[in-house]
Amino acid sequence: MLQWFDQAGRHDLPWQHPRSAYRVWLSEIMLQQTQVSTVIPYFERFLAAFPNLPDLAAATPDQVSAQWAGLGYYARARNLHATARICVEQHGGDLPRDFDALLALPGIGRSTAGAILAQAWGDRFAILDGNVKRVLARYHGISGWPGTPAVEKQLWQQAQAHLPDSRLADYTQAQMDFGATLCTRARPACLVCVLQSDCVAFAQGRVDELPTSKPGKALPEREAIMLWLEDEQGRVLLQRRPPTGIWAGLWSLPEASDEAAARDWFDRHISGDFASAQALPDVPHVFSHYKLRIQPRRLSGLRPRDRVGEDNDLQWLDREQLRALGLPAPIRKLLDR
DNA sequence: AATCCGGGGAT
DNA sequence: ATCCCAGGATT
Repeated sequence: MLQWFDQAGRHDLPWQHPRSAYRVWLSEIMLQQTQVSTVIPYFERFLAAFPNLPDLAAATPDQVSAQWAGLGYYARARNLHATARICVEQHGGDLPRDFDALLALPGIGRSTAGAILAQAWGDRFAILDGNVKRVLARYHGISGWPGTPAVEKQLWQQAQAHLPDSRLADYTQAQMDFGATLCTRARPACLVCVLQSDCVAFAQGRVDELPTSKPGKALPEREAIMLWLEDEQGRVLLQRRPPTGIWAGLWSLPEASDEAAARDWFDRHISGDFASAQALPDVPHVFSHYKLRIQPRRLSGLRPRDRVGEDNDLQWLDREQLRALGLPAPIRKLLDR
């Protein structure tokens, strides 16, 4: 990791030159849940307004607030200011070089305390931010959403276990750079990754599914039967959906809420034997407000009843016409198989 | 264990 | 539109 960092890490971030506890602390607070590119201009303006910790402590809440405006999570600014004043009163005007003392300050948790000690002083403490969580979850093949205590505990354990004996500031920065630029959330650069040979997720082909994403609210589940009906020329029967509701006005496969309704619809529109329909594997689809389990039924070599040809909302279409159409994604996916 | 805080980037 | 981001505090 250190070797990779020397060659490919970020060495020119504003808080790296010069490196001081105050600047590291300020950057760590600003970077909580906020991306580097967003923070940089705020960091520079803030530092110009309050060059050192006593300056910040002496400022009014309004002055601090003015510098923070636009960054979000405004409790961070209030805590920052409060911490500056505590440091002036209790720690001689600087941040304490002590884990528990840092942890006791408002706005500083376990990861930020570790980051300050490692970056400012080279002390041997682990961090666990979004980058480190992602790298460790993949490297060790740790499943489960990192927001749960059990998973977070494992990740902290690994973060602690990997700590080197020297170059802690560089190592800390290396992990974050690694996660931010190489082991990224989407499309990580596994092919050039120096950890590839030992990465469990890579070996198991699970890179894309780790770390496990946050579980969304449980969506209600509905099911629908969709009829994939082909005539003797291989044309597919499509039905225009009602003007309101899901996929309003789009062409889709004829749909029924259950098996009986499907048979009933089939017998009214098609001449053929519905009992010989082939059940294809379910196609799951997620909307914003519910999950739909599509149960496809396929029949081919059908002969349409006369009425079908006259119905404006019901049409037999060949492959080429289908491609030009604009089907709902799961329907297109189903027909493309 | 869940929820809140928040603007913004990436997809 | 959705997920996530150098998390921590509160409930």
